[in-house]
Amino acid sequence: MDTNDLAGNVLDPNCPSRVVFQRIGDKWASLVIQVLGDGPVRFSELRKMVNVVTPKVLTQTLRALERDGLITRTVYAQVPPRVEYGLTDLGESLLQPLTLLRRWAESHVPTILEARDAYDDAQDEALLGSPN
Amino acid sequence: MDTNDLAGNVLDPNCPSRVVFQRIGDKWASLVIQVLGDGPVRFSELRKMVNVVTPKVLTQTLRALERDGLITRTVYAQVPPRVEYGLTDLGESLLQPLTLLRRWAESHVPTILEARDAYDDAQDEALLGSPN
DNA sequence: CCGTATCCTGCTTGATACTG
DNA sequence: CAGTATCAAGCAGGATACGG
Repeated sequence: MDTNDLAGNVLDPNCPSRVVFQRIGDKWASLVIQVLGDGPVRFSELRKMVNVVTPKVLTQTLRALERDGLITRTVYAQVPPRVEYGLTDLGESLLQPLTLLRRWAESHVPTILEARDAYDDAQDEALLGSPN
Repeated sequence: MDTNDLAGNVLDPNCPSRVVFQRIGDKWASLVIQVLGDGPVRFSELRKMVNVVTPKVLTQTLRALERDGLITRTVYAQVPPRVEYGLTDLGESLLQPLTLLRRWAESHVPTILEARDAYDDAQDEALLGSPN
């Protein structure tokens, strides 16, 4: 039944849909996904590209994404070891909404920053006006 | 200059673009925005719709969104007090990418959940296979 | 090279109680 | 009605060091 209980879904913080939003908001997950959009990357490469994240945190991020079926982890039986991460089809399909969001972000962030300044200034003035 | 340093931007966790991603991932912010998409709502209504969030947390969320210029806060000088929250133009413009993301979420969440089960099962078996 | 183990800190979330 | 104040708890993120 395709009732419009979509709204009801979104409002429920326990709704599984929220796992996606949480991934997006995750500090590294969305970055990793977008990096992998250009093709498979090794662990150490990923570390460098994603601006020196500690191995523990990167591993956590990667495992979570792998568990969600968004990325693949391929181990090559070599010495020294070599592990490559890449997007699954599911992961690739996320690329588009992600890119759209990124474009929105990049074009509107200046406005947001201005709004913040204005808001903070207004707060300061209000405090000066009634210090007591 | 519209070089393709977009990639460079995304990889920088300090890039202001990330504030948007953080709002999306915020537990309540994206919910509030989508609720307000249907028109202005009062504080108490918001509390009920968004599944009993504590007033403190809701206020925090609302203030942050207001500071970012995404929502407006209108106080009606009445007794009892009445405060309505609504989307700004900026906030409305966020609705579209947000909806797209939500649609992706709702259509792919089952797959993600399956992937998780499969992953967890594989982990369990691996542990059973080599308990030592 | 690719991680894991341990410890630690700050922020987010929440419960509870109170005010204009 | 629409918040604020205070306190407490959990957990994501990180520094550092070590292992396969």
